[in-house]
Amino acid sequence: MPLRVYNTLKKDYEIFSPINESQVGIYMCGMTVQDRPHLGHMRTFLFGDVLRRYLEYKGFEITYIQNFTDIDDKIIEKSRKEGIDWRALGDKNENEYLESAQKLNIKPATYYPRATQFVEEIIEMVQLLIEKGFAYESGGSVYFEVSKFKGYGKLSGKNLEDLKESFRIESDPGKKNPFDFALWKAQKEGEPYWYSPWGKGRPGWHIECSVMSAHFLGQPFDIHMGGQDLIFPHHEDEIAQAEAAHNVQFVRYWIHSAPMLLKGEKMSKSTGLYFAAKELLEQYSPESIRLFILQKHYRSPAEYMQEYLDEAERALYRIKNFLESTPSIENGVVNENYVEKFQRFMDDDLNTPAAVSLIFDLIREGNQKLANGEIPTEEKSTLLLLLEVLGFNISNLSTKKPEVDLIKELMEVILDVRQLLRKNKHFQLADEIREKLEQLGFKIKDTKEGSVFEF
RNA sequence: GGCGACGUAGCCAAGUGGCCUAAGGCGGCGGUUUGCAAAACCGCUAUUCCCCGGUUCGAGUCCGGGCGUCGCCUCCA
Repeated sequence: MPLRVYNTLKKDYEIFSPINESQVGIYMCGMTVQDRPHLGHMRTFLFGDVLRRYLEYKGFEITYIQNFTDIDDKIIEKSRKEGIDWRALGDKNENEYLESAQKLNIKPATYYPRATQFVEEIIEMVQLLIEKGFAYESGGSVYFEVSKFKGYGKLSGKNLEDLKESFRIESDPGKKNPFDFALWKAQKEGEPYWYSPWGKGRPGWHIECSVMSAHFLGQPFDIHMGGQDLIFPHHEDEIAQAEAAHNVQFVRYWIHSAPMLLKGEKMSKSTGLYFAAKELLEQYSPESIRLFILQKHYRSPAEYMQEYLDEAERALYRIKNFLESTPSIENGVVNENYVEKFQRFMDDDLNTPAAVSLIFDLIREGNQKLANGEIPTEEKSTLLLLLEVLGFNISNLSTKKPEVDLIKELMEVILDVRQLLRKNKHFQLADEIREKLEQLGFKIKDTKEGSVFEF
């Protein structure tokens, strides 16, 4: 069965068919590392992870590129304000992203290119655009001349006339047209810089993605993903420069995920309205966050409230409970009926909420079998397959604590009881417990502060 | 102002012309289990899909209008 996805470029569903038969290139527009990753980012990247896993499940080999844009106005501004080096700021946020992604069981990208590693190639591309007449230099900066690229607006559905009317921001005096965008920015006093044919400066936003995606995946490549908020201007501009420079289509399928909302507003770094991924992961299990996100379709804006994660946590508990109440199995036979439904839902523009509903259907059927004294091996092995493809970390889906923790907690209980016995002068029983524990290898010491043990 | 998305049970949320007398989760209610509880499990929980018209043999699903919410229009995942 073919996968059908919504392609922003066509504003319609399309059957996905990659350039190469068995190999798919995906470019996920990653973070500009000016700030900490929040739940909204995680929604986008977690969805990318599910698309990737599903394509892998369907037998494709995936090259997955996710960039870090590590030089830009905001990074410079913010590092100044915080009084730290711009590279240190970027590294910090990048690491925080990587740690959160790992906890969320998001598969690592094949490569994580950074803008600053591609300055040479960026300069080459800017030169090419000048040579081809699509870009011009002005005061040490280089701008892409939007009116020269006739397809401008094809992704976002905007046209230059409409844009002119809606123009709200004061234009840079060096630009011919207010919508011309910087390919290269001249250095201002005290800013980081690289040498270029136009003097000291740094890459503009947008150009790094065109360069790095083509570097790893070629042009055209299959899938470019990111948040809907990147459609304009970021992705529109990527298309313009890439297609102007190389004269071939840039990307075949553009897949955009909807924003995470908080109190009815988009969760955003700039408004300060966001929940950092790191803190959320300290409060909630990664699987409950994944479940919460997958229970909504990726193209619908999703409101965030703490109680939604509480709900997901409770729902997750049902999954854990079922997995634990059934014997472990290996290579069990799966229920083809369920697998077929699962594929049908996922093939329909990644309908993860429908796919997740199958998880609970399986659990209900499995529990019914358990109640009748049967062992639901088929339900369990099917469930494990679905959980795997949806990216749940199966080994985390256990309510069982690590044994070390468990032993400590058990000992605490035993020692508390024993303390009570000693207090009430039941020394014989207390001593007996101590001896029995010693036989098991636990050495008990009764100190003034209470009892401690060694193992 | 321009472009776009959406409005389904108490809440979250699938469903895009007939298997919908509308999935799934949370909550609520009833039951099984239990010394009692908790937990767990099972069952029930929208005659109806924002409102008003229209198309059609047939509409939550298509079209027009209205009301409301949200996103984008060079900070953005």
